[in-house]
Amino acid sequence: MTGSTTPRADRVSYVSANEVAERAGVSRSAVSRTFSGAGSVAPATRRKVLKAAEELGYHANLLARGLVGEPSRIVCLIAADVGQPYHSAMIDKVTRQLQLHGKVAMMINTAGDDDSVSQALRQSLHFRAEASVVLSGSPPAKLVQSCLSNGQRVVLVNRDDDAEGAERIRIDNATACREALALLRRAGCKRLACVSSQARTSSMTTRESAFAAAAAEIGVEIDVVRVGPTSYDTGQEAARVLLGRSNPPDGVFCVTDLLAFGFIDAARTIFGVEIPRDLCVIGFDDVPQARWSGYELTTFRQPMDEMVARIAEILTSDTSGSDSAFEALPVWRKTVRMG
Amino acid sequence: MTGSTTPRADRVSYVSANEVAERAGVSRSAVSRTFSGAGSVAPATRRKVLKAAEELGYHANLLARGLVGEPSRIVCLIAADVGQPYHSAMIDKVTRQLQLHGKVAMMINTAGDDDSVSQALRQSLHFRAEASVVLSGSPPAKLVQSCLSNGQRVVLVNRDDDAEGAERIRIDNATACREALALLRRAGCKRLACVSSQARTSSMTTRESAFAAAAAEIGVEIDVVRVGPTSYDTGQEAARVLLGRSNPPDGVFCVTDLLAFGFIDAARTIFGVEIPRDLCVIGFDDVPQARWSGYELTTFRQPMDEMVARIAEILTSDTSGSDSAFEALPVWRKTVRMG
DNA sequence: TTGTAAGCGTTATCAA
DNA sequence: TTGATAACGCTTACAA
Repeated sequence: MTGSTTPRADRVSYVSANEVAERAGVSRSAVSRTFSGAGSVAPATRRKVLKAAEELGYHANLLARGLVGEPSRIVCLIAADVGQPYHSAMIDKVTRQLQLHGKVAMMINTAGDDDSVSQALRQSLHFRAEASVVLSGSPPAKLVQSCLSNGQRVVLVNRDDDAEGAERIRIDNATACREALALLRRAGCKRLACVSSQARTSSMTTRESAFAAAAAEIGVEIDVVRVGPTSYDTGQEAARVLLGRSNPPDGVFCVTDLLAFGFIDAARTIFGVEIPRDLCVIGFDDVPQARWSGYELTTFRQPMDEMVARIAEILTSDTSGSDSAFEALPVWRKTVRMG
Repeated sequence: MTGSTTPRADRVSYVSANEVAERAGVSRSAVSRTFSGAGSVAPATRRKVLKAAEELGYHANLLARGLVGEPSRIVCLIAADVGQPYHSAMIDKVTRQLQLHGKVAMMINTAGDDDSVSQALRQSLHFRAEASVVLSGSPPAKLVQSCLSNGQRVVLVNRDDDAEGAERIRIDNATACREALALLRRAGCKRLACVSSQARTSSMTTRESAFAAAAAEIGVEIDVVRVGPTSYDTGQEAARVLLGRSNPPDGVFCVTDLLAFGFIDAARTIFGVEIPRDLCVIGFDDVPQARWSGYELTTFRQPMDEMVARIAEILTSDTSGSDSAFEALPVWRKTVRMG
């Protein structure tokens, strides 16, 4: 790295409504009224105020506005693994949707463990956020209560929590996973396996157990491998483990697209298997890469737009303890033979 | 979607330092001192305050604190295309780094056009952010001035701007792109092309022109194709155009990894070319997918950790108009033949 | 339609 | 070490 700097100009403080008022020759309240939209103000005064504000470079202080009791317009977004496709897609949509509703996202990047989620929720409280949207980790019920009792909205996305009074948004993993099994069976797969993650989030565990349960019902036994976190590398490692066996599976359900990509790549590169001829693979989430022609992954699509729309709805409505479930729909691409 | 809700409990307002003081039997100032860390407070008082705060569920109001002149701890992050690998990786690192320094990111998702960047910067002003970090779009110099003159830091990441007084972080695209050309030549490529994007951001244009200039210097002519935005699909379309010609290129520089992925997939799927035997491809950014074994893309790595560290340094230092350039280093993988 | 004045939850200053 | 008191920038009765 190369660089250059020059000494910094002195910090100047923001211009206040008072100064604008003075310059415009009106009262502070007139300024307030022009910018907040409440109350009435004569067109002439309004013009004077606007002119003065422009000249002075005035920007209303939302912090102060929030202090008086107005909603802060801040919504806290609590997420981990922001770099991963699923999370970043979600964040993209949520932030946009919030802005559409005149709110702004305060993003807190947690490590995913419950302690940092607690910290995040505390930040949310400190900044008097109107709401907290939890995309990762599972916050302690007590802290959620604290947010709730302070008038915050708390939206839990795909988390399994006992937090009373929080709003829940989740996709119906169980149904989708049963369907995954059916898809593989219909494709004629005999030896089934499930590639999961060591991360014990509710999505991971319910997907894996629903798949296993569905298999048990029809009397077939499946392997479940968990060799690392929810990542591409873990998918690869799982392929090494499963396909290295004397009796490798011919149908694999990966609880996440990312795992599936790793699995597919290792299967092709290391074991030379052809997909879907020798091996069928199903993923989950339908991240953008799933449609790349290097994969064309058959997977399940989370109706993200609808979920995000529902979040916005919750934030602007007046209910509590709502519970919305969304269906994940299969996206047929090319990693499973047609039945 | 299915759902259920119950009517919502009444909004209760936050507990204030006053209430804590009352319950603890001390003054408001004692409470302030306990939580702000400034001034001295007797251990016994401190205990009483902490106890009362705990019982009441007190959370210091950072909005009010910011009002008195304390830094707001808010840093505005202005980005577009948050779902794309490069951007999300950056956001992941920046948010984490900010939190390490006790700050919090307010994320503004812009459409990338200058008007929404202006809006974003205005938000930043409204919330009295300590700084704005611009990852997308190019803000009007005048607005940057406004931020600056209000005591904000403005950090421009990989943007080409005339904004006086802002801090600049950029990678040296030109050098890397000359090297990309050298790599392809050394691999024996004769017919060279550059796949770029219709997005005219400074990164896109300088990468493309530096590559072209380097080629011109040694007297070789190159094709430049721009058939869409910076996306996977555009990469595919570029492959259709370039490889469909009677005299297709055998060495291609894609100004972005995402373009390269699309290009590679289309080259393999549609034209059946083998990489790197028939065709060498180079990308730029080294996003996580570049190391996936389906691609193993030779590309240039932006030293993101160092760039982000530099951002943090800027936010906590006291200079203005600094300009830091970082080198992008080649990452040899398998889409270019060894020379 | 306008201005005056009170109040929001902090921190900083100053006396005690 | 403590507690009053005065800001900070805004909104909102209430009065003019």
